Amino acid sequence: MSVTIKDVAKKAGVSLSTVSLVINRKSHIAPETRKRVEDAIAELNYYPSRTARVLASKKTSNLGFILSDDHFSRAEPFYTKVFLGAEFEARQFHYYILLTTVPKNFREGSHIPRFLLERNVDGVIMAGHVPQALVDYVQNLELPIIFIDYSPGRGRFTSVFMDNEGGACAAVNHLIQLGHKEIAFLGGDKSHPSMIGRFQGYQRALQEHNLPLVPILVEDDDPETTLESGYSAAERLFKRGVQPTAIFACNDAMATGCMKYLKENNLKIPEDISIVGFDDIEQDVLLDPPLTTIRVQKEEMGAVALRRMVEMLEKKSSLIGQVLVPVELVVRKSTARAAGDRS
Amino acid sequence: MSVTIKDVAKKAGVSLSTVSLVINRKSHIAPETRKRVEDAIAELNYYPSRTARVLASKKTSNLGFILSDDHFSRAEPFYTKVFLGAEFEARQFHYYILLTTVPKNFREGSHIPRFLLERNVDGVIMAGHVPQALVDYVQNLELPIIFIDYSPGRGRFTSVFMDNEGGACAAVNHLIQLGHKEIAFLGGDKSHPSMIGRFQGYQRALQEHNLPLVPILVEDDDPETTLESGYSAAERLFKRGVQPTAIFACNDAMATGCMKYLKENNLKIPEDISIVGFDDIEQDVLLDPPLTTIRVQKEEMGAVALRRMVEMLEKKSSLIGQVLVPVELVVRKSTARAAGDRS
DNA sequence: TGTTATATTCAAAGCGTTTCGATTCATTTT
DNA sequence: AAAATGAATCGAAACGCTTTGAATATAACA
Repeated sequence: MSVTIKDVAKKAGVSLSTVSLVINRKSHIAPETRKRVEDAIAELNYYPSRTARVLASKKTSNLGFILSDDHFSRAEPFYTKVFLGAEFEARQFHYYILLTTVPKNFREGSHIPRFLLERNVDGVIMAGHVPQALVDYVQNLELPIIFIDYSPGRGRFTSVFMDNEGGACAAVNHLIQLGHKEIAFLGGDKSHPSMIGRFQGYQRALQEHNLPLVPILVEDDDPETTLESGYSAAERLFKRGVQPTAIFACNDAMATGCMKYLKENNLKIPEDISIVGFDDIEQDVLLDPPLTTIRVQKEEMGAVALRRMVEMLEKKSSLIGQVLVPVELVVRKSTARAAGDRS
Repeated sequence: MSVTIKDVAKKAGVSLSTVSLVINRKSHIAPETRKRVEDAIAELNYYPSRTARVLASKKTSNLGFILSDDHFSRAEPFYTKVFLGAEFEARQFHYYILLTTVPKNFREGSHIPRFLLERNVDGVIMAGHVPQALVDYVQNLELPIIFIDYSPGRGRFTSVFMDNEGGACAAVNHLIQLGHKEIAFLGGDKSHPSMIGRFQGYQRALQEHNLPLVPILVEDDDPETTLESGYSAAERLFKRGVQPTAIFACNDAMATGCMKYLKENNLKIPEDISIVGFDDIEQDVLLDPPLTTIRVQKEEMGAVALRRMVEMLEKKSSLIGQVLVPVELVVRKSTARAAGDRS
């Protein structure tokens, strides 16, 4: 078997508890004793067994990470990245992350993540839309919770969001600075908080530059925000006979669909029309031209959530509320100075 | 506190050990007793504490998953998918996966994954190229190991690979069936086992159809297999004055670069020339035309590795050797019947 | 009928830590 | 000088389970 605290104690000529006290830096230990113990530890190459520790201390140093399964199984790498961000950060703090998904039709009594049943986590991070029943269940367990990109209706929680409004505002500001004045908004899924935030950012940017919000330039009736809906939204927009010199699309998928429409209708990007998206998905650089967009730091969102969780756990400071992860404008080739602008 | 085995024992009017025996389906328990215990468990909503179990049974039911960090931090989602495949599969078997990365300059004495130090895993899965020193270290711990997409030089191990040769062969067969006879091979990084396998598949397909291997149609001198190297490889190929009607690129990145070159040189895909890649990366469908390719089931590779590991752990059957995860031809728009073929 | 095998249950000894209260001894304080 | 304080260490009791060997009861066998 591997070496235990007992061996260390024997070698150092002290009791078990003294070794434990040294390891955990508690109470007063004579410097000389501490040294003896530390030497013994080094010599024996001792490392405390996590399991025994957990059992005795009632802290697991594990964190649960829960996703609704439809967020995960689909090819969408957003939450995957968020998870990985949290996972990496967890290592800094000596936590492990246990990942699981729950079906979106979760009902109490079924499907309860095993790490909850086994009392194997100190807290839970939930990303994306998760079933309310699950939230309630975890709350009953009195485990701290952090949400990412979601916040349940009732209750006071800490949530980590990306700065949708700020990002949208930055995107539109970028266009304005390039001399654009007729800037269309291409959106969809108006019920989604992120989309709402992005539209607000669009509005704010216009407002800050005293540009009017022209309703006819806003096209956001589609319930989806996919490549296809981007194409058809662009179609509806231009069929109205408007002539924007720039478009802000509420995400890169829609931007891509929109670009397709523009090309098919012989509008040159960015010469005739500039376009900027939101998300910075990997395909963006492969587009022709590469898409200017707003980069969302997905990994950072996970990392931030993790740090908050550790804070709650260790410092017991449970400052509740939202935290916004900043986003960043990435300028590529799909935006250019407005035609006829001579500023 | 939550309910323990003690409570169950009391409620069922039996001893601790009896309850434990019922839970673990060991030895003979009178059906009537078993029922009483099971009822008590259900009534109290009891679930055994994992930690206590681990401590007592010396099985952690955790598995380590190790990646070299350069495989992970880069935007390449290959290993991410493999990991997720393993993670999902692990749940079926009631294992947890603990993920970690090691620096590629790993040396014993530093950076040892915590789950190894803490004796917190029953086995280790390693994906991609991992440092030999680490492999040695894990072996010393007498932990079972499974490799994914890698196999260390010395020692006998179980490794999970994708069927590179079979996939390449299928790709080229597809071209041959479309009537192509002059099929170029675009490769790179000849030291990589995967690339070697793919070239062998190319050869095999030609051979099986009695087509000659024309050296001048093989371009694989680049040490990389990137989009850029695909472009330059195509350039070198065509500068030789050859006229292939189809190209098999050893991965999608190179295929993409190659397509760029073809378009710039006014070769229509697939009318003038067909092209097929390997990997099925997500961008493929966005290409113009969408790329015919070989789909690698990354998640399945992780799942297979996991199942093998569980087998080793639970059935003690340690059949050693390679296992090939099959790949699959995905026909899209970049391949078409050869011009002038009338079969 | 006595013996042996088998089925069922249990008590107790771990597993490797943490933690709490107790003990000892050296200082201070009054 | 007695009492109180504080530092350093330790013993023992958890933590919640598994596992083993023994005990008891029952059935099968010769």
